[in-house]
Amino acid sequence: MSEPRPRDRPTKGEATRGSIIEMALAHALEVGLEGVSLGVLASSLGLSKSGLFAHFKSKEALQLAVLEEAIQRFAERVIVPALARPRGEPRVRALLENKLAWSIDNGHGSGCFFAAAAAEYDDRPGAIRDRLVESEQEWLGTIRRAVELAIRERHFRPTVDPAQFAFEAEGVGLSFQHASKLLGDRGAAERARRAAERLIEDARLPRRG
Amino acid sequence: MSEPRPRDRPTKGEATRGSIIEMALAHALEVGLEGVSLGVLASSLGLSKSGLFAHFKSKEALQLAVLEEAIQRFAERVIVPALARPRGEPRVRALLENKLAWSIDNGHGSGCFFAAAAAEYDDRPGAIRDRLVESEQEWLGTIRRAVELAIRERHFRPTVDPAQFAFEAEGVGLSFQHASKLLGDRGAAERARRAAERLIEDARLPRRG
Amino acid sequence: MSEPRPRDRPTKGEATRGSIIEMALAHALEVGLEGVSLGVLASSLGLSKSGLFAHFKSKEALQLAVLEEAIQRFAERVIVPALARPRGEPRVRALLENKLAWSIDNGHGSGCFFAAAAAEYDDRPGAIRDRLVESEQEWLGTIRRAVELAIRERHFRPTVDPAQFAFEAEGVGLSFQHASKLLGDRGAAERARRAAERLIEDARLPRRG
Amino acid sequence: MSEPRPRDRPTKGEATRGSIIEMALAHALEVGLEGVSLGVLASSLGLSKSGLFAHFKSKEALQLAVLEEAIQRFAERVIVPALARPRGEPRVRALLENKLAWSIDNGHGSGCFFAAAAAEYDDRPGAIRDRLVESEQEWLGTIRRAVELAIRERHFRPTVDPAQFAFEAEGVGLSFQHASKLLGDRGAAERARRAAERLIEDARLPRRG
DNA sequence: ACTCGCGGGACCGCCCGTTCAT
DNA sequence: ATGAACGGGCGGTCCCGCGAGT
Repeated sequence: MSEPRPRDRPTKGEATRGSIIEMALAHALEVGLEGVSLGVLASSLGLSKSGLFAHFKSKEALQLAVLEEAIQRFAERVIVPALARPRGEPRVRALLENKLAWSIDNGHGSGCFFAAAAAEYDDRPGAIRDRLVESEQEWLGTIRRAVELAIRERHFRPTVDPAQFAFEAEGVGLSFQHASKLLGDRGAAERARRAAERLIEDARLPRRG
Repeated sequence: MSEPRPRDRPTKGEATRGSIIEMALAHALEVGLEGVSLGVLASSLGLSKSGLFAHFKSKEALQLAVLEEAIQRFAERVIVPALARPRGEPRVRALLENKLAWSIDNGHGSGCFFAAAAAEYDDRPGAIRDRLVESEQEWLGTIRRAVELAIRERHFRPTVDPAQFAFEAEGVGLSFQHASKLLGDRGAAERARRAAERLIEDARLPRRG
Repeated sequence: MSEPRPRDRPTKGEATRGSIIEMALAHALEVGLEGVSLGVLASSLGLSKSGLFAHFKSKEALQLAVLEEAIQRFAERVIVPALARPRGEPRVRALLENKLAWSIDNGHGSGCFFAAAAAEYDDRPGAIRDRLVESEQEWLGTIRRAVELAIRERHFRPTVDPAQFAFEAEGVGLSFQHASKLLGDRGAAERARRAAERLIEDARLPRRG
Repeated sequence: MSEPRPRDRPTKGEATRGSIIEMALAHALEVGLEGVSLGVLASSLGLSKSGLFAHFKSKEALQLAVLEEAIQRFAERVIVPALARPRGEPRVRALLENKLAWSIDNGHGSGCFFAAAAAEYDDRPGAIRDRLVESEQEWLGTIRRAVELAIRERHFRPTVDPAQFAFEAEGVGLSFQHASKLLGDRGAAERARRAAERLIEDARLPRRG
């Protein structure tokens, strides 16, 4: 009687699971990953609390799934397009620009999911924090590698410290979040761009003379 | 028989209130200002919940008192000593150094209270956020004014944008918090110092004959 | 193995909800509708507070449900049987008698739920009071209409004021409650009957040739 | 140094006590005698909760004092002036009129303190209820005696039942409270007057033939 | 296999009446 | 008459799990 499920089409359960995660991500962007309430989440999805809960064995598992989803999207929107750029300064620049664009528009408003999560979990041990740390270090590694390539390509000075570069690049993003979300500074994006520019400019190998 | 209370020594109530705020501040550094629970706080002070509550008419009032205390301490430990330094580059440098020292040691561990609070309240309107914004803007203003003086003293180039300087200085602090608390990077302080150094160096007027 | 639920038999949840309302009504008759405590109510039903609470989104909603239940029962026990009586004096008399019977036996003791609620909410604005006023006015309207019919049927004098009649009829009920519940007067019901009798007698059109 | 207190002038403590009772009575008229909160009461008097509490050994004692004060005022405003009227119908009429006036204006708004308290305590055993019952019965006795005198004075028919008369008189007052406070009926006072008139008229000995 | 109805237990911020030393 | 503290209770929300229904 029942239609056989075509290959690669998600089952109903998987689809529901996906929409739960999507909605949870949206909630997390407003109230934090820890602030997501199963009850509120369920009712905003039109299903019962226990029905929602059954998809995840615990709240933490849901949070981890949300985090995974965010990591996935970050890779798609920020990293992959940048890796398509030519190695060296253009790729570094693309990483910073894409990251800023990600911070400006997270799909449900403004603000970077990871910046918020980092502050939330920096003193809260557990699986979520562990995964978050892992993904952050992966991101920093991506920047470092791009900077190393830029040095090798003779776009950046050989004295540039890739890890220091990554540290300061993170600072730009975090300060953007701070200025734009907390202080409501409309010019924050422009400031972030100028800060990124200074970062790159300082690292550049002077072309001649 | 009973000792008269010496002038200027806090009454018992004031002392209790002070110790509540102190403890609340310690809790807030671990679980966030919103995460402070009156019950937990009370029992960690050996008080009854209602006994504690009586000192503040609401949880929000307690949170505001904690915030006020942190603002006060920040002024004492960061701003006042810096203003004692000669105007110009030394004062700017002192502001950044003191701020970093404050972030490294908050009295109960590591991490800057305001950086954590900023992330917590950047999407949570109310009196606490308002006060936080106010104090943040005051701090940014302090940096800006110090930079302006450094320009006037001919320590910094006249083309330096004080607001941009403050934006990037905030980034350094936030990235330090990120690297040190979340990622456990032991070299974060050194990175922050180098970032601050680059910030100042780029602003310096090259000394020429 | 498991019995399928017969049509039109309440589900378990509906049954629980019903028993909560019933118990709440019983409590309200003793301590007032506002005096009903969710905790006490839950434990007297062998439920957890949250289990009980889940059936109603707020205490006020529970109170409204209780009020609605009382209104329903009043209609069934007082109004419907009276409307089955022939119009005119018999119907008026039935209304007063049924109301008195309702006041004497409310299902959990003596006393009229509405008389108690009226006193409780006459200075407490809100949805409950609004609904209570609405139901009271409906009841007064029922009396007025029955009196008007009695006039039209030439059972009552045409000079009788239906609203005044209703006002005094209410007084009889309230005084019964007063005498019987507060003062413990065992003869209160008899006094109420005589008062109602005088009310009707005074309204009667003297039968003359 | 200290002025000797003149005889018969209340001490400061007694004056405070009096003002507490007065304020408590005002509160009770709005939220019920049980609804009076020591904290709210204290702050609306500008003194500390414990300072207030010290005047009464318990909340119940305060409530009893408030009740006593109301009884006292009722005697002064309702009973005493009526007893000054000539015995018979005039005195009965004065009793009903004064009681209605008392119900219309209780000094802080509209509504009869005793009617409200009666509903509040009709299912709440204790000293307050006992005193309330006592005072209510005294009041009913006052009406009964006035009616008996009216019979003896040949103003009322000898077949009039004084207790029944009192019962119905109470009903008039209670219905007034009901209509005026709960239903907001502006014509309630007039209805009450007409009801009282009918009560007296029905009891009157026809003057002649 | 999935979803729901129903319920539990812990905890939340808040407010109550009360006590005691000062 | 006060300030400080207490114990208990309030309505409300949280995450979670059992048993049954489709």
